[in-house]
Amino acid sequence: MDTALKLFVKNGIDATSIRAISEGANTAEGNIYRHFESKDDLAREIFLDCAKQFRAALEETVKLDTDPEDQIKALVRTIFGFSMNKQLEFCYILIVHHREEIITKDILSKPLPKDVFIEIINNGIENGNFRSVDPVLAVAWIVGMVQRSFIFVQRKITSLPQEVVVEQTIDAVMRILKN
Amino acid sequence: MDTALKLFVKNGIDATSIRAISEGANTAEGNIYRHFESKDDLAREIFLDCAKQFRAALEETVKLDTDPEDQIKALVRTIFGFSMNKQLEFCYILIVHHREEIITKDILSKPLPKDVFIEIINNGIENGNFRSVDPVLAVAWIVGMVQRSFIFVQRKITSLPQEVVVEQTIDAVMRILKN
Amino acid sequence: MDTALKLFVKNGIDATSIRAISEGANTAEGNIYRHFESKDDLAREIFLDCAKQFRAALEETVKLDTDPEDQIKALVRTIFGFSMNKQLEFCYILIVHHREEIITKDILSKPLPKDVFIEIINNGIENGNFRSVDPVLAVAWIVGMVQRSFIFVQRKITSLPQEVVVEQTIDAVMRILKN
Amino acid sequence: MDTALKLFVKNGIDATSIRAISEGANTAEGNIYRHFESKDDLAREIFLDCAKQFRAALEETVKLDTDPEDQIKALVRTIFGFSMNKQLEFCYILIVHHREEIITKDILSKPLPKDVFIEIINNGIENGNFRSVDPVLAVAWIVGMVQRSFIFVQRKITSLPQEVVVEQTIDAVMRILKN
DNA sequence: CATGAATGAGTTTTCATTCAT
DNA sequence: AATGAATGAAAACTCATTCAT
Repeated sequence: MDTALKLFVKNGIDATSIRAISEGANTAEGNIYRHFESKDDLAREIFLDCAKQFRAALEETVKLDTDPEDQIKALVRTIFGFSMNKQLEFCYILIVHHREEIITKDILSKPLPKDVFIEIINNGIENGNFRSVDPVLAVAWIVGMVQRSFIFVQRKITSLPQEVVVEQTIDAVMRILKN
Repeated sequence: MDTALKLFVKNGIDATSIRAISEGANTAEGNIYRHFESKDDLAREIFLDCAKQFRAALEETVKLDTDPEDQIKALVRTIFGFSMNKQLEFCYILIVHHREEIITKDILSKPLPKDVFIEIINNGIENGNFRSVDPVLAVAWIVGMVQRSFIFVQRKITSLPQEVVVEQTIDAVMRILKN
Repeated sequence: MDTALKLFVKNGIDATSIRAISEGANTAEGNIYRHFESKDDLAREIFLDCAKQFRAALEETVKLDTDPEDQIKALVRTIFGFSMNKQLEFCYILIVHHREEIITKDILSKPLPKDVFIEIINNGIENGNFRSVDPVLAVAWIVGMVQRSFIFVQRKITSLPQEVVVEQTIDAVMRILKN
Repeated sequence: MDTALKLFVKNGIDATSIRAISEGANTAEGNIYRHFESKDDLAREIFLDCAKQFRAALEETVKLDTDPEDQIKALVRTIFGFSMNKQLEFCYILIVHHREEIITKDILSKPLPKDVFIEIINNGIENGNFRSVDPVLAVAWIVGMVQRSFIFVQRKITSLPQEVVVEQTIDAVMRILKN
């Protein structure tokens, strides 16, 4: 799974052959099929693993604060943190999450990270922390901002240091949410 | 190229065979190779075409205003408009723009859409329209917000009507840029 | 199809690889898939071809006589004739006709050779040519006798010349059918 | 062996993997190789077992009568009986008996069921019970009739009850053998 | 110019068999 | 004796690309 994750992110899933994975993992092609039903199944298991880690990080984060504003800030920080510490896992989630052959509908039936955000934003609006905004749309903005910022950092399109990007993005998110 | 665009967006480039394209276009496989050197070349030509349309729309927009604030607003409106009117083209750009076998470096050497934004934001900061913010980072935010909002609308994750999403997103962008 | 037929009969369908067929036919493996969807499809097309020939021979035969007794005799003679002149085709029909992955139900919905027999035997019983016997069962007997006799001749289990086997089998069939 | 027999008859030998057998038998793949040299060896042992049972039933039957006519009748009855009581074993014999990789020549050197028939028919001809007919050919007819009738019953091509089929087939056999 | 058959290398997948535990 | 992971050869099938017509 480690080797596959590495190759999937580097070259894309379609361009990664089972042979390449087996060679990278110092095992035989056939052996991969003892552990995974198919290439799609392997890709799915890796996703499940990555998603689990990501979700755990987010849930852990939410618990630490009670104030919606702090929660959102912490959440954004966590996502950036995850995207740097678990770069492969984060990229893989971005790559694979909309491929329906791999991420079947039953898998996506679980509550998604965006649902965590929505709940907090709703709380924040009720408590008067945030202005009245469509929470779903707000999540779209936040997720988009974070994701794109991460890509700009990763591809060195901006030369700003990581921490500055994080802090500024958090600031920008707050400008959007607060009155 | 029309057929290929349709299939590339629907099933992905790798999962689309030359055969499928030729059948969809009511022509023979060999004939495609008369017009394009390879499948990658076909994908590239389609990208060039889509990118040209997109760029033209953006450039057209910028000319109409001189005030940076109005320009940014118009730009966001244009991107949303393009994403709805030219959905296939917009999706295709998103799908293909980071695939290096297809979008070779010489292609990306031309000024990109984001450069249009950067220039305007720089102007805006100089003129005191916008707060002092890293323009590259700001573009990352704006592009991310717009792109993600478009996806949320397209996949019906939000039920807000298109125009509301556009206006609210423009408002949010302004909150980020202005003091 | 000729090569495949030869190899299927000689070694069995499962033990015949597409590669072996392509080599025997002096073509490339991939080319076989241009003409047939799958190995099963190839096997099916060959069956359809063989069955068509067999059916044509039987139908031709039935037309030549009107007397049920003569018709049955001619039919048996035809089957033996077909089994010798079109040995591969006949063997292939025997090999493949009960493999459901290949001979799908819709194929078998057409009237089968046994139906030709049943009709004639029914006629014969009505006209008083044959004793009162269950026609379906009678066909089972006749088909079984002919098929097994053919195998005994082919595998040289009996040393009787072909024509003697035919005539004696016809005689035996008549003993079963007539009073 | 039980599991293998079941799967071999149901799906065919080639389409049955050692893995499927081991799973069906609640044991490990490797363990099968502790008891059988190879898959072919397993198939052979099963055949030997089935053939032994079949032969025993036939030999038992022959002993009970001395009159050739009664012996043939009893034999046919026994085959039908075996085919119903030991359906898997009977089908397996039909499936495998002509596969030379499995049923090697040394195995077939033992006297075969058909030899039992031949001897009795020869006796019957000498004693004047049967008309003068080639005994080998007669066996071909009888075996073919019985086998095909069994198939017609098993596949429900005829709706006649089993006992009627048996009695009528015996009657038909007698018509062939007697003057 | 257009066609589509042909090529052949590459892909996913299967499976009998081996072997360390 | 039993297990089941590992092997590797071979199978079915795909497809970008070529080329004779």
